[in-house]
Amino acid sequence: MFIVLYSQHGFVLSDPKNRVFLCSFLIVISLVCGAYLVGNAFTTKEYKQAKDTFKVPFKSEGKGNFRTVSFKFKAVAPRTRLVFYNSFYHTRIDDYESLCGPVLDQFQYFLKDLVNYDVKYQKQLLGVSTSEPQQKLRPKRLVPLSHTSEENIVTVPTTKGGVRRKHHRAWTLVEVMKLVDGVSRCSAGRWSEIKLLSFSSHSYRTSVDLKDKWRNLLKASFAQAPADEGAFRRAGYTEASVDRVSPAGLPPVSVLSALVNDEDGSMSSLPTLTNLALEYNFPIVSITDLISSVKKEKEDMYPEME
DNA sequence: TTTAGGG
DNA sequence: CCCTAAA
Repeated sequence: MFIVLYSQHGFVLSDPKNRVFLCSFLIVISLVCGAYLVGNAFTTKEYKQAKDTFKVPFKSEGKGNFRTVSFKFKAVAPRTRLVFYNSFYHTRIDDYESLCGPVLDQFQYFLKDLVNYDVKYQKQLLGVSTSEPQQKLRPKRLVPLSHTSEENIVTVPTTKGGVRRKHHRAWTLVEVMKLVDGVSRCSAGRWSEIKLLSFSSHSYRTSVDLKDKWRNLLKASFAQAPADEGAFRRAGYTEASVDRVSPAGLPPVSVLSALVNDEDGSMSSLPTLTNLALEYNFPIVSITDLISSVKKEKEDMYPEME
């Protein structure tokens, strides 16, 4: 069975002994639904252990490439949840309901000790198979987590030693689009208003949920940009125009046009444009301004990142 | 009650 | 997603 990964998908592992496991999976990022995909799948353990993540950088060539991945983790709780998360959705242009994403397949986990044992065992016995260890070594299949309702409540230990219930419901693409639409007409911050306008039918999404999701989307939009010089690899007009709308949570689409002179069709000079701006009272922004403004936004969001 | 932020 | 200080 394979899983098309959009938003996130979790598995629950029960191990009262909190042992160390080795996990492996296959990730395919290809032409699912005919869309070009950028993979950003990673796994994480539940909640406060979210720092313990395992990223799988993978860029699709649209040719059905895949790679296998394995990593080690410790079942720190009797119930450990493994989550595969992908923050970037893709849809068919002609069908917004069709979600596209990285494909996970052949997901399995082994008890680490048994894996080591397996290597030694096979080296020593050169393929002489005994059914006994093979039996132990058979990888376990994890039970997929229901995305829909009550089963998705997990108890989380608090710092004070108590427990609380964490109810999880994955955001659908449609919901994300409604959110983006709501923010674009009401502006961010007016969450209760957006809730009323766009989410009155979704009883489980509170205004606070909308706020949280928007914060995450914003963070994801920054994370998507290359680390070095930001998205302004060339400081080009095309890059600049697109990278202005992405942080706003809008699709990376913009209209780029040039002002030309009546006489010969040549591009208007800056002095000409400045006069025009003064006459009609519109602002002029340079690409340099855009770069520094984006840098400032990043600094405001991530003060620790220089 | 609603928001903004930290957890 | 939860919790809570502030407004």
